[in-house]
Amino acid sequence: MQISTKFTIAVHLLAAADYFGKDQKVTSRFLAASIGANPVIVRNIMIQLADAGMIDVKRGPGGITILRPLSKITFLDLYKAVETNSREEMFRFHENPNPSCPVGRNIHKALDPSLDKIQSDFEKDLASHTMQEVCDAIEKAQKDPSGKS
Amino acid sequence: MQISTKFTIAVHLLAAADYFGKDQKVTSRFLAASIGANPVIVRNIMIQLADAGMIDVKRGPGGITILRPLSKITFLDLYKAVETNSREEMFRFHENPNPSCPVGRNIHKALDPSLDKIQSDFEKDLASHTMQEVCDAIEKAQKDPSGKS
DNA sequence: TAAGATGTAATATATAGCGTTACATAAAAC
DNA sequence: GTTTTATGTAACGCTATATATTACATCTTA
Repeated sequence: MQISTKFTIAVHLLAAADYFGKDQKVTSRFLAASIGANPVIVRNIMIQLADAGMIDVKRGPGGITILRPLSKITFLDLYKAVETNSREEMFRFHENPNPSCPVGRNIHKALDPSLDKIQSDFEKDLASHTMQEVCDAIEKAQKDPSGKS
Repeated sequence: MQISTKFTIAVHLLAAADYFGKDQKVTSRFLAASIGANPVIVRNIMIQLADAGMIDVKRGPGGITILRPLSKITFLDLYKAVETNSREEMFRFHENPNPSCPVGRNIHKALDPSLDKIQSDFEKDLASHTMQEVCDAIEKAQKDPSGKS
């Protein structure tokens, strides 16, 4: 089980848009250079973040604008906006437990509540982190480069 | 991000081994019939659980034996035994952030602590559930079929 | 030695992630 | 209104993973 790079790319994208947005035009090519990924990858993520109402994407002149305060953009928002299977269950269940077996007949009833709880706890955890903390950490690391890269 | 069916199959496998183990020989074919999956799939999971020290698998006569009390087999144990990428990071990070960009240079330092915390919280959550609760729930559902399947 | 089960290799299919090229489309700027 | 600049998007290609299946080697008991 892994979360795709789209998630960290989305974080990077927003952090860069916040960091550079006041001074310069933030385009997919600019972002792709900072992120180290293909501009098309970046554009697709831009679309997903725009669909989720987090950013505005301009076509002609290019450039994106963040529409929400950073403290109101949680990791859960990004996860749901960007991750392919975020609308489905976190745990995939084998599809054909045998209904004529006492275990097969009851395994769903016995397992589902626990799995649902684990998933909802995970999502709560994601929701407790915001872009604000990431951008603050970047500013801090930039001013105080104590831990060399 | 999804956890493969191997996880729920492993739970089902152990639950069935516990339920039927006293009365009959629990073989891969028997388990495959209850689970509704191919015997080879089941055998491969049996191997992984045996490697993790949870069950003993006999070759000639066939059949498996659970080696640990159910209350000492957590979902985290199963997850680590069975899930392909369980030893790696939960969040995949884009690999080439630009070191000559202030954001690219510091994104790891800014993000990693949060991601590590989310992952370790998730694992703690997995560790808080055990096979005991699953087997208890199956026994209960079997005796009291109030919610029909 | 025969039987029954596991161990394991080889193969097949479907899906997802990531990358790349190419081109259509929109909007600003001159 | 044409040019420029970016975005929108389709079309491939490659790799990895999940799941299933067939076939056969191997082990162990009876």
